[in-house]
Amino acid sequence: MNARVDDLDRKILTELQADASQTLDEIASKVGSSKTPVWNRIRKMRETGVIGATTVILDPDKLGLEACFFVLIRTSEHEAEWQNKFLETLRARPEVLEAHRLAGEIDYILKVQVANARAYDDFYQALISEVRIFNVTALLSMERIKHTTALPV
Amino acid sequence: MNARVDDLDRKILTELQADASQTLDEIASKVGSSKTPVWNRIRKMRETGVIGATTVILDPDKLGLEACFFVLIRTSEHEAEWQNKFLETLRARPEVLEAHRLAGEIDYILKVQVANARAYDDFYQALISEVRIFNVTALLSMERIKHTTALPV
DNA sequence: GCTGAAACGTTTACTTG
DNA sequence: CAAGTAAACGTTTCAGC
Repeated sequence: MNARVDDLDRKILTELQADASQTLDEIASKVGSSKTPVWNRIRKMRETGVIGATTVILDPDKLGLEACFFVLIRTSEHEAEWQNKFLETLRARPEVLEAHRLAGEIDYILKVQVANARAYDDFYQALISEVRIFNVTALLSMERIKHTTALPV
Repeated sequence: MNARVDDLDRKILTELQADASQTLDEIASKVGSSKTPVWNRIRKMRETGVIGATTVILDPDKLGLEACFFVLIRTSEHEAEWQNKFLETLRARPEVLEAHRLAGEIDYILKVQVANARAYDDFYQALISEVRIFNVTALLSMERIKHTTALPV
């Protein structure tokens, strides 16, 4: 399930990740090609799913979402029913930006972006009232040192 | 530093986060307004930095980046010089997608996206050879349950 | 601050080298 | 497989309300 992507494709992806609002002509000249081949490659990568959504990056602070928590979760439940309920809860909560099931002692990690500690506690209370959780550790971010959506292509 | 954003602005942001390649007409009709006011609001939000870069979301699996690690770091060093070196190292490494300085016992958390465990180890060895680190725990993601760049506006 | 329309630029598809 | 081209479409600006 690993798409064939050549060197020119990678250059195009780098440009799109840096700024997807560039015109085809700009991208073409930066990657050393011309409009038509660049356009065809982008279309193909969209079709194969290498390129997904085009989106816009917002500033959380300017929108009053000043608190970012990483939440480490251990649970004693490992049944399918419990897991489904847990996943549904996470997917339904827009403040959960990321959720991963982990290998090892800690079962899940969440990234939660909220207005303040109070808003995090509201989320936390809602979560533990919906699903049984054994142990939760919340790590509060003091400073976002680096933040990128750009994969190393 | 908290921008004034009204209800119509929030609707526009929701649309842009969902799909920034929509035309102004599409966005305008979805949010119940028309082209010009939507365009003026988008421009203002770009100027004030509420809206940042337009980008494209790539599929890490399709690009062969199949391993995602969350790295918990404790250090005994808290001098400015050490910290600068550490930050520079992280910023220079494209596999580090996210890095936060934390409150509490754990000093830093990183999100690292690489091809495989071997590539993670290369990163880890490079990191500890460049800066003194007291304790590192790597959490390997088995499954990405949720992943969004969309903030809850 | 909105509407509508006109000017301008970009995308897309197709034809040709 | 690339370049050129032209029609379709989208964006941006501006005058009038």
